[in-house]
Amino acid sequence: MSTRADVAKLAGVSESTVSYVLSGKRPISDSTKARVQAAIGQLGYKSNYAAAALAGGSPRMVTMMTSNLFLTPPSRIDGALVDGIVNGVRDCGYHSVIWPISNDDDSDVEMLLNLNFSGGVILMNVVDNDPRVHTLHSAGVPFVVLGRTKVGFAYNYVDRDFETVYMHALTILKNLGHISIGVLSASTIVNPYLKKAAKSLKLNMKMMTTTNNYDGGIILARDFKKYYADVTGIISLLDIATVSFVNAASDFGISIPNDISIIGVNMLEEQAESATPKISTIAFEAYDLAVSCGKIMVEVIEAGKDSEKRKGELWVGDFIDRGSTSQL
Amino acid sequence: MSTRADVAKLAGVSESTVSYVLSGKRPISDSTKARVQAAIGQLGYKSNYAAAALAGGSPRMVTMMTSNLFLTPPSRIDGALVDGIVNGVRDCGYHSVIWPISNDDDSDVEMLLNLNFSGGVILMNVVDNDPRVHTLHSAGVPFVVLGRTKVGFAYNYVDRDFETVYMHALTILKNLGHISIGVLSASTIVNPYLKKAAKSLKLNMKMMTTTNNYDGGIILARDFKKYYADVTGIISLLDIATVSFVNAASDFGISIPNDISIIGVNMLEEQAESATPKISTIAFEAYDLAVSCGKIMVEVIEAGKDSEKRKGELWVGDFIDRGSTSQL
DNA sequence: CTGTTAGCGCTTTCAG
DNA sequence: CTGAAAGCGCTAACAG
Repeated sequence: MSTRADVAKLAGVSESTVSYVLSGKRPISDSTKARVQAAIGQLGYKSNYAAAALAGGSPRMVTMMTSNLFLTPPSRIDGALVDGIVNGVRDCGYHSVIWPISNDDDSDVEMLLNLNFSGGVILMNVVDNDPRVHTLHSAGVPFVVLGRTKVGFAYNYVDRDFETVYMHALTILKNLGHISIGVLSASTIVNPYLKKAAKSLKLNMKMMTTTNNYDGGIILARDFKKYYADVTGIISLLDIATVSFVNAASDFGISIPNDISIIGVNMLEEQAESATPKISTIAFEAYDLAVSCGKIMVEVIEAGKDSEKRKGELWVGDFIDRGSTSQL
Repeated sequence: MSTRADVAKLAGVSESTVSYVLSGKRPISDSTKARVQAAIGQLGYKSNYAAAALAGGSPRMVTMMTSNLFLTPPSRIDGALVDGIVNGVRDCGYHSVIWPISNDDDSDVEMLLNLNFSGGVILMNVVDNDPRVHTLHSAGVPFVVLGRTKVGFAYNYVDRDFETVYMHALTILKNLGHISIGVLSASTIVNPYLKKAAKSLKLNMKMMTTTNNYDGGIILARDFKKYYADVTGIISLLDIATVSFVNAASDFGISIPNDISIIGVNMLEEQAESATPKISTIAFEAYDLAVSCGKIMVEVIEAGKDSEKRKGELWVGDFIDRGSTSQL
C-alpha cells in the first residue's frame, strides 16, 4: 500500500504538498496539482483513515446508532432517515457508518465509546428516558438525537414540531365535522401534544394501538367495526400498518372516505400513494429532516466535545402542508 | 481525553506496560496490573482506535456491506445474518460496522476502500456477477462474500450447500407422492442446482415468482387456483411471503396440507412456527452461517491481504435435517 | 517481569 | 505557492 511519501517522491514535491492538494486547504499551482494527481492515480494511492484521524484530531466519522433495525422489518421512514443522514454527513465531508445494536440496553453504546473511533454519534429510535442518552451524555461524546426524549438535561436534537403538526391535522379533521378521533399508534401512551391539541379543539380521542406492520393494519381493519365503531376520523402515527389498514378496509365493509377520514402524520408521500384510496397526509419530509440532522451532527463535532453551542435548542424539520386532502 | 501516557504516569509505570496490560500480550505482575487498571478507571481512559490501527497494522474492524437494507423491509434472515456476523467478528476480538449502500452500483464500495479504515469487508446480498466483487478483488482488500456469485476468479466465500439442500427437499416432496413442484422465489431464474435435482428426480418444476413480503404471499394465495392449480408440492426460497401465503391460504379455499405440501428451505425456524399450520423446513441455520462468515473474515485479514490461503474454498453452513415434517 | 524507543501515515504549524 | 519538521497515541521490537 503506497503512502503519501511515495506520491510525493513520484511527483517530485514535498509530502505536505500532497496533503494540501488532497485537502484543498491552501492554494496549489495547477501544474504541481496535476503532477500530484497523476502520481496518485498511477500508484493507486489511498489515504489512510487511521493516520488522518490520529493526526487531525477527532475522526471524521459519525456513527448512527439505531436499534431494532434487523429484528423486525423497519418502517420506510427509518430507511429514509438513514439515507438522509448518510447524505447530510457526506455533504460535510464526513463519513458515516451504522453501529449495529440489537437491543435497547446500552452495552453496545459503551463498546462504541471505548472504541473511540467515531467523532460523534447520531442516536435514532429513542425510547422514553433513553438510557443511551444518559451514557452518551456522561461520556462527553458529541451526539445528536434524531427525535426527543426526556432525560433531565439539555442535549442536541433534531425533531419535527409535533405540536404544530398535531394541531394542524386535528383541525382538518374537525373542519370535516369529525368529533370522535382515533389515534393509530404503536404505543398506548397518548402524546402530550396530541392530547393538548385535542382538548383545545374539544375532540374525543380513542387510542387504536397496533403493531406497525402489515398484520397490524389487517387486524385493525378486522376489529374496526367491533371496537372503534364511533370513530369517524383517524390520525395515524404509523406508516406500514396504515397502508395495509386502508387497503384492507373494504374487505371488512369499511368504506374510505365515506365511513372514516384518515390522515397520516408520520408517513412518506410515496407510501401514502401506495394505498387505495391514497392516504391524506401532513407531509413528513423524513429525508430532509435526516439530512439536517447529519449536518448538525458535524457542526457539533467541530464545535468540540463539550460544546454547549446549540445544546437543547430545537431544530425543526420543514413542516409543509401539501394540502393533499383529496381522499378526505 | 486522557492518553496512555497519563495512565502510565498516574500508575507509575511505563507506557508500554499500560499497553500490555490492556492487550494481555505479555505477562504482567498482579500488583502493577491492578495499579494500571485503577488509573484507567480513575481517568476514564479510552484507547484511541485510530492510533491503535495506525501503529498496529491493519485495523481491527470489519465492514459489512449490505444493500437494500433500507429501501425495502428486509427479511428476518438478513437480520439473523447481520447479528451472527457481529458476534462472530466480536469473538475474534474485532469490531464490525455496517456500511450503508443504497444501490447495487459500486461507488459506495470505492468510497469505503478509499477511506481505508476497514481491515476487511463482508459482502452480503450479492447479485449475479456482482460488480462489487470485482471492485473488492482488484483493490486487493481482504473480503469474504456471504453467498456466491460467478465472477470468473476465485474468492473467499461462505455459503450453504444448496445442492444437497435442494436435493433433500425435493426428495421429501417426491416421497410424499408429489410430481408437480412449485418453486416460490423472488426471481424468475431457476437455480441450476434446483433444476438439476428436479431433473434427476423426474419432477416437474413451476416457478411461482413473487416479492418477499406480506403482499407477495397474499397475491400468491389469491392467484394459486387460477395459475398453479396443478402444483401439489411447493419448495419455498422465501421467508416472509411464505408465511403470509400459508396464513392466507384458507381464505382462498386452499387447505394446507391437504391440497399442497410446502417446505421452506430459506427460513428461520422461528418464522416457520409463526405460520398456521407451521411450515415444514429444511433447517437454515442462518445465524451459525453468519458467525462462521465473521470468523473466516478475520482469518483472511490476519493471513494478509493477498492471501490465497482459503481462496475459492467452499465453506458450507451446517446442514441439519431436523425432520420437522409434521405438516407434510 | 518492565522500560526505552522507533516508527505507523497523516496534518499542520513555521519558515521560506 | 512550497518545504521541513514536529507531533497525534499507540504497538512492538529491543534491551534489560
